[in-house]
Amino acid sequence: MLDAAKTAFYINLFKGLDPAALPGLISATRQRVLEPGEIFIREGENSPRLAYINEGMIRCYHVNEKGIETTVLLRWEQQIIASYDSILLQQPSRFTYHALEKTSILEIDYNLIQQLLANNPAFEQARYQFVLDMLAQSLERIESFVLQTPEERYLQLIADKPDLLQRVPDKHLATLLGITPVSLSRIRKRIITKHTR
Amino acid sequence: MLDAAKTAFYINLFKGLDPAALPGLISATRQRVLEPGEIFIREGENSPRLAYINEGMIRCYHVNEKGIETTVLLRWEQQIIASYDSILLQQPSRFTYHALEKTSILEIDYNLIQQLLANNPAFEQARYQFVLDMLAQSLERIESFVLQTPEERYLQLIADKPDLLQRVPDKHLATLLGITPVSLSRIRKRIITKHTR
DNA sequence: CCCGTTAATTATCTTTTGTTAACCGCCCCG
DNA sequence: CGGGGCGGTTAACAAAAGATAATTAACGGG
Repeated sequence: MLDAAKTAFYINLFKGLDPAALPGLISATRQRVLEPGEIFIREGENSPRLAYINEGMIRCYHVNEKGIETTVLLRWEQQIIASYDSILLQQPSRFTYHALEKTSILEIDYNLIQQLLANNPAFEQARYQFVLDMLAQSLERIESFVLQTPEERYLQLIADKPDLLQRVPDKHLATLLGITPVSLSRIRKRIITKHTR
Repeated sequence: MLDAAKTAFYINLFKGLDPAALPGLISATRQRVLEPGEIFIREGENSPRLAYINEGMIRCYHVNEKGIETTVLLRWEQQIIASYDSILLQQPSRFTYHALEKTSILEIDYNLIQQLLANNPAFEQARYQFVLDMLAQSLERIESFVLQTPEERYLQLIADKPDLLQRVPDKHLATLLGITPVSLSRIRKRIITKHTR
């Protein structure tokens, strides 16, 4: 049952994957459930772990010298989460990643997956495509900061993923958008009065 | 002389490249010089061209319905430039890319390079690494929008690439930072008075 | 050498956001 | 059932940014 989920995951992720690689991957993949608030990667850790989110949501946030928390990234079901400090920059994470809800993940060591799938064409392809997708998403977010107002960014965010409103406190959405919770509250008010007028 | 430059470029870019692939690549690569203001990719084009900038600078900008120009990206010597709409999203470019200075580039069709280098392990590796770098850069820029004030972003930008001040009009830097030229002018003034006080 | 163009600064006013703190509602836990 | 804590809203004020326009500075071409 559990291994079936992992098998489906890998088959799906790497179409054309050499079946011989499967057992190694599966035994290296841990299924875990994070309780709300439980930490996936802590600031300062150098943890090249990669996780596929089956269900739930993980928030990546930064704490500055004054103790102010800023949400940098939100990831949810069917997405992959990892510390980009560790994996891209080989440095300790400047952020903490924790579950906002009860979150079920498939977890694997990034270096291990690289080893196991070295020279596997299906993997090369999938890995490349995956990073391309991440890049496209990132560029889109950069665009939103350059081209849109905070209000527009907010409307776009809830249009793209409406259940964020139910699942994530507004204060996290605010800092994700680059504004303060107070400001987001005012924006919400402005939107309502615009709509009902 | 010209082919030597191209050879050096490819050898450098794809360490371990199969030499047999070189002639095809070289003949597919065009060396071009863009005059200041000359357009590399025009809004609406679906042009999967990729260029390596030998010398000079290319600006990617967006024009909204009111005719307001916003700089989305600046790329300079030793960097690669392409329309991400065309290459990542297979759609016509929403942006125009043009040279700010006399700019010398090596230009090649993205699909062609993919064909020529299919199944070339050195290429897979280089391509992956390249996209990873782009992703790291993008994430860093997102961070700057979420974690920094416009003033901090400006100081960071000129610290990272000081000659932008001489090479790029402030108004382009302003919109790149997500603010208006007037606002950047005020920020510059604030910085000076802080410093001389 | 002056004119025209463009960029940058400055001024004025409006709007938005940040900051801080008060307040309210809600939920949980003792 | 009564605090406490937390999230969201609101208020009040300060700071910053946007919009618009006028002014100044820089520069190249006739």
